[in-house]
Amino acid sequence: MPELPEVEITTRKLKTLILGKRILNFNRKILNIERKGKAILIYLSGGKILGFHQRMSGKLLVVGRARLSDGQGRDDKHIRKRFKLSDGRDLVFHDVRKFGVIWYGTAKKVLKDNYFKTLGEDALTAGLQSIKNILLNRKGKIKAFLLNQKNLAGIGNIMADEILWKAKIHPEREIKTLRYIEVKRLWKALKFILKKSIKLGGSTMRDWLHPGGEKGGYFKKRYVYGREGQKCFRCRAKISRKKIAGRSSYFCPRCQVL
DNA sequence: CATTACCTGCAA
DNA sequence: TTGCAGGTAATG
Repeated sequence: MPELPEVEITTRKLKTLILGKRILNFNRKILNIERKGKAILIYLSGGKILGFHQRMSGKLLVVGRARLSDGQGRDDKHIRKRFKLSDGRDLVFHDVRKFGVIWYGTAKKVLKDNYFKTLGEDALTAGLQSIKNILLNRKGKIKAFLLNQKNLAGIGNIMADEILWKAKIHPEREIKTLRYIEVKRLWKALKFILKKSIKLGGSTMRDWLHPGGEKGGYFKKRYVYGREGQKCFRCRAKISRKKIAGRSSYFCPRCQVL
């Protein structure tokens, strides 16, 4: 589920909660935590990395020992892994759909996973010039481009639709037909939407929570995703929904130019 | 390129 | 019962 803003929030919150603590399972100290695309890397003493990708339904929670158990000492059935921390709390990976990924090993080994090796430039920090370069000579639809982590890292289905609505570009627009002014709008929209979502604590559509259990506030403020049949906030036309690049896509058929 | 598979829960 | 869900890798 989580996209760049949710993974960024998770990383920031984890830093305040567990940085400097030890993970008793490995008897290693937590030295640093960072986001790479939609993955979270926890750097441990001894050159090891504990990494997570939450995929569709995963969340990382910092809880007391007893929380998320059923009272008989058994874990909630959706807890994939529980790491004991030196402060008496647990770092828990909760993942209903089981698509999530956990890595553990030397930094060298973990980072040579294909996900990291092929990851594109981070969407949050990419400049206009690099977005122009990455788009250059690419073919296909813009939405598929945004969803492919090898182009820009971090954008997912909700952010892609929100960004394209903000930039007034139709999700099925062919990349090669984009004009400079539109690429610039895309870049500005990308920064705006991602930053706005981070500021609001990310999107909680159903599963995802901050490590402390709080919900994200962006989903309630979204512009277009999941608003099929409702009025476009810019032009009042009815929002359409269509399967594009294999995903449900929401857009305004009037003000997003094809 | 587009479609399928992975897996579980929930709403229509 | 069907369809759908913040993702990605594996297939045609």
